[in-house]
Amino acid sequence: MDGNASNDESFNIDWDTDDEREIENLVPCSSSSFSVPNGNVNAGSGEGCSSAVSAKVRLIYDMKFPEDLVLKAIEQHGEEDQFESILETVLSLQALQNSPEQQQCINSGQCSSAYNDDLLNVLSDSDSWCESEMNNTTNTSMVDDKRLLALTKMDFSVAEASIAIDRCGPEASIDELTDFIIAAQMARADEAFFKEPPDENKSKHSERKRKLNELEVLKKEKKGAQANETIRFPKPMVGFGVPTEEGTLVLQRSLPMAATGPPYFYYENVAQAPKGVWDTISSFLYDIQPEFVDSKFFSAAARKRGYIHNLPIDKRFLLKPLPPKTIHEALPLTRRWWPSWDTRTKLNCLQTCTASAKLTERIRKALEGYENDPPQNVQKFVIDECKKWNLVWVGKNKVAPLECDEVEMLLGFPKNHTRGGGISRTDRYKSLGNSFQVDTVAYHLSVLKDRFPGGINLLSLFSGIGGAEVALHRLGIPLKNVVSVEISEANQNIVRSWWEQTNQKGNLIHIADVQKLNGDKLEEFVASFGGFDLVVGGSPCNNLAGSNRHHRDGLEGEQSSLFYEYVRILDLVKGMIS
DNA sequence: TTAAAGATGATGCGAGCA
DNA sequence: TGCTCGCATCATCTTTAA
Repeated sequence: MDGNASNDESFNIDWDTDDEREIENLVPCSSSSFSVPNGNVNAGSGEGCSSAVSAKVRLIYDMKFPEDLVLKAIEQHGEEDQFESILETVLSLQALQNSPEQQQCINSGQCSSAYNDDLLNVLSDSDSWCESEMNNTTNTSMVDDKRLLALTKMDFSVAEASIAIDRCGPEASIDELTDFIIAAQMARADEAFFKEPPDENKSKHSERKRKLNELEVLKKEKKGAQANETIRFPKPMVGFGVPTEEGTLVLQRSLPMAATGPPYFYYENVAQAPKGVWDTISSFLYDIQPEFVDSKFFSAAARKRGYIHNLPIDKRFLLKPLPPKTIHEALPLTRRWWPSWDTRTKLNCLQTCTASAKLTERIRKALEGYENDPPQNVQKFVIDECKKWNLVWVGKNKVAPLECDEVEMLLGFPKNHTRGGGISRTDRYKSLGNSFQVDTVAYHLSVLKDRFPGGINLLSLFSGIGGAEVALHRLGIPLKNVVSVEISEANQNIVRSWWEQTNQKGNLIHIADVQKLNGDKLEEFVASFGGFDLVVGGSPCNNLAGSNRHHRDGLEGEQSSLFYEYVRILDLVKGMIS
C-alpha cells in the first residue's frame, strides 16, 4: 500500500501488468466477450477492460463465482450499478442455489473447490463454527454466511472472516470486514504484511494484495467524491480545542464505537505528511478523526502534529507552571539584540539539525556595515535563514542556533534531560527533534488524572526520550508499570536516568525492538500487572517529514512503516482486555 | 573512529490574483 | 476556478575535523 493511497493515481489500474495477465486467465475478458442487457460489451477489448464497470465485473469473476450467476446479477442491475449491489445479488443467488448442495458438501466432504477445501479444514478444527453452520436457520446466520462466503472468495481464510464478522458485528458491510481483516493482517508481527512471504505463499500473497488494491479502488469509486477527500487541517490548527486567551475552546467529537473501551490509546505523528497518509492512519485506528494541533498554542515554538486517540476531550487542563509562549518570554536575553525588523514571536518547528557556524557567519557579514536597518533584500535573506534554522539573536548582528537545553525547555522537558550519559550533542538534537511537545501531550492526557488516581500502567511504544512518561509524571499521574519500547540505547538511557532522578516508585521495563513485542510477551505483562491502561506511541516520521529530501516514501518507508507495529500491538492489547 | 559541519529539494497548503 | 508564489518542514548524505 502506498502512503499516497488516496491520490488520484491510485485509481488507475495498470491492466498490462502481470496481474492483468493473471486476471485474464481467470476472467473470460480476454478470451470471450459477454453482453449486458443494454448491449454494451463489458469485456473482450482493452478499452472495455479498463473501464470501472469492467473492473467490478472482473473482481467478481476473480472471486470465482459461477459465471452464470454473475451475468444474471449484472442483468438485474445493469452496468451502471454499484459493485456491492451486484455482489450482493450474486451472493443471494448463490445462497439460494447452493444451500442444500453446500450442506451436503460439508457432510460428505466431497467438495472440489478450493474454498470448500479450506472450509472443511477449518470445520474439522472448529466444532462450534461447524455446529453453527449446520444449524443455519436464522436470518442473521444467513447474512453471516453470505458475508463469510464473500470473504472466503476473496481468499481470506474462514477463520479470518469469522473473526471479522464476530468483531465487527452483524451490521458490518463487506467493506468494513475487509478493512478489519487487512488491518489484522498488517498488524501481525510474525506475518508482517510487507515482509517477503515464503516462496510457496508468494503468489497467493501477491494475488491477495492485488485483490485488496482492487477492492480499495472500487471502494473509492463507490464513495465517489468522498474518495478524493483527504483529511483537512483545522484552521487555526487547534485540534479539538486548545486553551486560548479568551478561555478554553472545546469542540465536540463523536468516537466510533469500535474505538471506545479500554485501553486508552494515543498515537502521534507529523501533521504535514504526504497526501493520504493520515487517511490511512485513521483507517487503521478505528476511523477516528485525527486531532491536528500546533504546539505554538502551548509554547514558544511551532510543532504541527496529528494525534489519534480515544481519550475524552472535556475537562482538559494545562500543565503548571505555564510554559513561555513567546520567544522573548522563553529566551529573555535575546530581547536586547532582537532587531525591530525581525517580527517573529514564535519559533518554527524544532528539528533534528541546526544551522552551521558558516551560515551564522554569513549573516553577520551580511549585516555588518549598516548603522541602521539593513536594506530589504538583506533583511529578507536574514529572516528567511532565521526562520528556516530557528536562529535567535545573541549579539549585535549575531544570530545563533538554539542550545540543547533551550530546546529541552521549549519542548517541556526538564533542564539537562538529554545531557550527559555519553550522548553527543548531535544526538541530543536528534532525540529532541524527534520528541513530543510535553505541554501539548500533557494537555490531552490530563483527562486521565481523575480516572487513574492510583496510577497507570503504560505501554509506551517508540518512547524516544520519554515525552509521554514526562507528561504523565508532570500531571501527577503515578506511573505504576511502564513498558517502554525504544530502539535507541541513548534514548533508553535518558529515560532510565530520568526515571531514577525523579524517584519513580513503579517498574520500568525496556524493550528495544518493537517487532519482538509479541502476544506472548504482552500476555506476560498482563499476567504480571493486569494489563495496560494506556498505549502511547509516536511512530517514526522519517519517511513522512517534509525535511526528508531523500526518502519521503510515506507510510511504507523503511522507518515509518513501523506504524503498523503500533496497530498490531494495540490490537493485541485491546484483544486481551475485551 | 566518531562527531560535527555543510550541502542537498520536494511536497503540500494557503494566500493572492486574474 | 485555476494559476502562481511564498512558506514551512520530528531529515539524509557526504565531507571534514578532531
